[in-house]
Amino acid sequence: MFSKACKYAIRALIYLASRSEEPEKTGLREIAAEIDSPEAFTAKIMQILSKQNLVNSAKGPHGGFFIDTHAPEIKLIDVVKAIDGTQSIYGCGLGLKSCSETEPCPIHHEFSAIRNGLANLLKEQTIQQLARELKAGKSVLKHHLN
Amino acid sequence: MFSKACKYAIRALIYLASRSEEPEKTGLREIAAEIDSPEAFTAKIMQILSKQNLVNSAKGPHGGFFIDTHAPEIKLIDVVKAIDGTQSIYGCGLGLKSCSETEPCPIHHEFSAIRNGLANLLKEQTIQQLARELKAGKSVLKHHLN
DNA sequence: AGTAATAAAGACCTAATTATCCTTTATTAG
DNA sequence: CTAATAAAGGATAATTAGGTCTTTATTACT
Ligand code: FES
Ligand code: FES
Repeated sequence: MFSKACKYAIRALIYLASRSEEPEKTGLREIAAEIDSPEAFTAKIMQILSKQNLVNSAKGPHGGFFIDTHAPEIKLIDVVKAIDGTQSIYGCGLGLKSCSETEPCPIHHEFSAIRNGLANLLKEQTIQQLARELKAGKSVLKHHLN
Repeated sequence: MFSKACKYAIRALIYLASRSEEPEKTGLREIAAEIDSPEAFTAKIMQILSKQNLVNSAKGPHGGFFIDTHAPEIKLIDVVKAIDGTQSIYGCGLGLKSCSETEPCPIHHEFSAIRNGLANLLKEQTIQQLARELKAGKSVLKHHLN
């Protein structure tokens, strides 16, 4: 569905948002530990998110990543587009060159309904909203099994 | 969503089914041409489908692939499972080790609804049914743009 | 000024997926 | 029996995704 990078990105952002009233920034190491992702790879992803202005960063001691609490909330679709591009959301389910209403693939009708449902979910849900539910203990960002 | 191999597999099977009242078998070359897929790669995929008994094959002159018209119709989910496995259908949308109702990821609730919709689609739709719509001119298996 | 902490950037590596090629085996027509 | 045909199978190449490492830039604290 989404690439691993994209999944890590969403988890990282939700974690960041979940502690964004803290004035302290959050370091890479902590993020990776809390979402159970490979540190160096997560760094790459954070770089992309930072360049796309989905997250802010500060170098140096006590530096780290943070989300601007005054900026508008981040929609999931913005994250997916930044990491995976649009093809994953709007492409044909059977791999035709494009999804087309006039030259539809055999599953177009049913599939596009589902895909639109997914796209709507991504447009409606925000990182911050999911972060609030996380803080309320309604969800988790990793499974510890050992 | 699905791997390329899986998309080719579904397209190939639909094409095969669409001409399965023809007693003649269909060669690899024709299949690949009709669904616009790389020939050798398609051969590999057909091998898998053949081993999983989703398709039959015959060697030699006038050989090729065919679908047993007396066997029960092939559900899309059987194809997806054969090529991509089950994780793509049942895994957590944010990449947690497993999708769990009791330890849900932040998007579990909304996402699993959509994923179940997709799973239902795959369970309900059959290759043969889609092939009939293809023959009725309601859909296409490739786009020619040149 | 000097040092430690931290993200940014780029080079690099590894694994999986996608794709091609070539040889072997089975089948059929003649 | 032979030649032609077509799938099966194995080896390998190319591409993409996933992941690591090293160096550089920036900042805070002494
Ligand atoms: S054409 Fe395949 S999903 Fe729309
Ligand atoms: S736990 Fe993530 S989708 Fe169910």
